[in-house]
Amino acid sequence: MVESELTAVSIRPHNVYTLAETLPHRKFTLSGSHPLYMQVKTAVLDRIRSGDWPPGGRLPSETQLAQDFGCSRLTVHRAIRELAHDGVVERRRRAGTRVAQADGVALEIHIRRITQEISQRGFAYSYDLLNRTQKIAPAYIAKFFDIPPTQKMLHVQCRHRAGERVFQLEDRWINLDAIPQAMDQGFEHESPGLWMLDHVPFSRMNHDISACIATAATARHLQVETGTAVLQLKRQAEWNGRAITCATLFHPADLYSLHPESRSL
Amino acid sequence: MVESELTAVSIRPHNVYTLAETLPHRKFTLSGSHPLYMQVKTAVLDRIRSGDWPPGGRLPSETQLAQDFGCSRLTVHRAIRELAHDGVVERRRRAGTRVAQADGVALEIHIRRITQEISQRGFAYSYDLLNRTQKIAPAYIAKFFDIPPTQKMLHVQCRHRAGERVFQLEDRWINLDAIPQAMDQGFEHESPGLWMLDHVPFSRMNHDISACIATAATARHLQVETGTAVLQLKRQAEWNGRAITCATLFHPADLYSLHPESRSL
DNA sequence: TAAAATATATTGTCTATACTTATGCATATC
DNA sequence: GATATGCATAAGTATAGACAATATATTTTA
Repeated sequence: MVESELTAVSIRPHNVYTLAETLPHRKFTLSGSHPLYMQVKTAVLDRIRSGDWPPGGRLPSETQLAQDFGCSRLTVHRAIRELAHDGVVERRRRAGTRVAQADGVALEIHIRRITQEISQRGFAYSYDLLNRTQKIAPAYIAKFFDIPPTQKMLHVQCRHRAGERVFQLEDRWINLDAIPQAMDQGFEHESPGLWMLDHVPFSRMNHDISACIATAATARHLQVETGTAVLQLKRQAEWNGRAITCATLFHPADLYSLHPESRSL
Repeated sequence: MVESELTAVSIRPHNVYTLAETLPHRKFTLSGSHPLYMQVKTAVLDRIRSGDWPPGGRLPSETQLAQDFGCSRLTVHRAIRELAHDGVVERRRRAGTRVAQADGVALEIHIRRITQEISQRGFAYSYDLLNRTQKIAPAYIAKFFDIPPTQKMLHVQCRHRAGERVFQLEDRWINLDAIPQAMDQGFEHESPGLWMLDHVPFSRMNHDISACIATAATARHLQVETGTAVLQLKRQAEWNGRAITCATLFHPADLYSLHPESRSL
């Protein structure tokens, strides 16, 4: 019988994994520490990270691992399933589980509501409305919303401040056809972004994160010099396949940067 | 007995959920469509998104849901567990499951290896090395690596091109103490970033995404005008708590932006 | 009344068992 | 040799039953 290099490695006289030793006959009394599937997960992860199971290499089957670890297959399954979800391994029926090639990095950004974002930095939050008008949207906006270019939409411009500085300039279009309630909102004291977060459901959001330099108008609103660096976040929200709103959020680059976390573990 | 507003809502004469109707006596023959736990997941999600179960509101217990759906508790458990993982709901033992407040957005960015990133855009990838020297690192770098400021490190600057344009400028420091093999690499034909991705394991990465404007030197390397917008990605990698490498990656803003996906569903 | 003990409900984990589905591999057929 | 067929294997899904952990609710006690 031909075993893969990995399977061969994993077969050892008695208990391959420290795990099995900590669980005499199991019955998940455990050492009060982590749940079993977690232990399996980290045990497998350790093997992968140590280079013991190289990228592209095959892991033992769930059944085999269950034997080695001295636990049920479902427990192993859950551990490996989560590793697969995190992109650490790839699985295919019959073909087995292989260590994923590091084809890149998966990052996760948590963008909290801006009031929190600001107060967490130790600044006082304040808000001011620059502009709120119903008007015909420019062609590219109308096209995005799939709306006849004759129909009026709501356009709001406002600012979020951290202390004295402008933290974010919000430039938003709202589809009044989809969100007629927005008509009744003045947005004098709360930004349309925050209002929508609480009052409008959405099923999908598209984002685009990029850099730009402050044009004269943008610089004036942001209270920075023309030509300074700006982090720009475009955000589009849909509800049931229908475009609800799109916004461009401008941040002075010296005030704001994104700190994503690597997934996996 | 006092039922929560939600539990009350969920109790209806016969089968609350379409699911139960599609599964007469189940035995998971299913309509060939999605697995049961997925159906439960989307059914619950639909309720939440429809506003039927508002943020902060309590969901029926797993046992209750299992009855309503006509499936086992474990199936419901898996569905809800995944929703919790995605941040849609929050769970606590005994206290039950509640719909999470929309406190913000979770985004996921997949950064593939840069060769793919470029060829996927339909450009020819090419690479050139600008600089490769061993030298004393500036104080802030030495401090980050927790290394005496007298020790030499490897500093590499190189470029990734998409067609004629410079797509990314890579400016990297490597801890030779941790990765002595890097000494043998000339990096004439492969960037240190790509080489490390394939040959060096890492346990953790920190990122920082921000905007800047091109200084004279950066602009020359990027082949853009001084003062144009640049998307800047700082990346630090660790292995077992030890800093291995840190890099700053510069992208002309007109060539590159990030397109994260919203998690959940 | 306040604190402590107890009960209870709800999620979390685990096992054993079974069936389903995809697919690599070998064999048979054309 | 090319193609079709069947088999075996490994992951995927599902169930029932059990126990664990833990917060909340209730009752008892000081």
